[in-house]
Amino acid sequence: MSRNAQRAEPLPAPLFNLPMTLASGQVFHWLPDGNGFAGVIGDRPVRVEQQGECLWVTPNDATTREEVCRYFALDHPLETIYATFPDDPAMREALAFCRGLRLIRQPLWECVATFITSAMKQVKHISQISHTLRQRYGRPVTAPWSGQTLYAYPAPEALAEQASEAALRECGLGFRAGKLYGAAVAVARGEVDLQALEHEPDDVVFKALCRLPGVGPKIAHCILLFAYGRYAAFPIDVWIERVLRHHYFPRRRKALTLPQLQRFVAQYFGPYGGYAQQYLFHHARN
DNA sequence: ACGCAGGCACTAC
DNA sequence: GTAGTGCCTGCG
Repeated sequence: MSRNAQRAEPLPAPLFNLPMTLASGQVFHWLPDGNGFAGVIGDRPVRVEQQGECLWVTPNDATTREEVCRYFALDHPLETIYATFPDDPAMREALAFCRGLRLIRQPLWECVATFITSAMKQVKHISQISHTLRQRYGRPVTAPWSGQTLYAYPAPEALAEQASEAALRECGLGFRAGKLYGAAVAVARGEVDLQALEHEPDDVVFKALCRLPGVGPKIAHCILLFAYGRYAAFPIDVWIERVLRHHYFPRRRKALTLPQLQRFVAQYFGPYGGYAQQYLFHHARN
């Protein structure tokens, strides 16, 4: 295939639902742009638009296409993953509703920071905070298709050196300001090496992440799932907890504790429990 | 009987 | 959601 022919073509994206993937509470900075979405992957401005099983990417160079493919996990074998899901009514319904929803591969720090700011917040507010942080501390990049300025997520060093807990409060973080600032400082100092953790087993990564201020079990599992590609990780928030109790432990006298639920989901949902969780989560919220 | 581990509720952030 | 506080319970 000639270079020109390839550049003119959209990315094949069978069994993919872009709007649903972007609306499922994984990432919070993409903005609607015509019939597509505009955002930043790492520090690369990108516009994506889905038409059937095709994904139109702008700019459409080889590197960007590769980044988009990786970011949206177009290589995940969804049918194979679905085959590992337990066969029960709740899971069947969620799967029917969410087909094509993919687990995005997020940059490490961006994921850590975003989820620290997400504690007890609505999607709308998380999104607003993300944009404010980007505008004030992130690197500006120009979108080649429109000339508009977009912003990369601020690096931990940028927050540690240019911001302060007080300054972050001004971004609408509330009590999360101290947590995010503390985490940025810890990562900037190398007290927690996010990159190096990629080679460690799940439990080691989990414990290391929990050392960061503002990161507890739920957020650590989100980071494991959305940034480290540990698909057995199963974040349990109030929505999922409700789903689990309702569908798997109906009218049970004494409620199960979080650790008990965590043990249950680990063995019941298996190696792609995180995928199952995301489907149950998104379905429950819609 | 006394005391420390850890399970659990409560609350400020 | 996280994290620090304080009380209750159980085993030794």
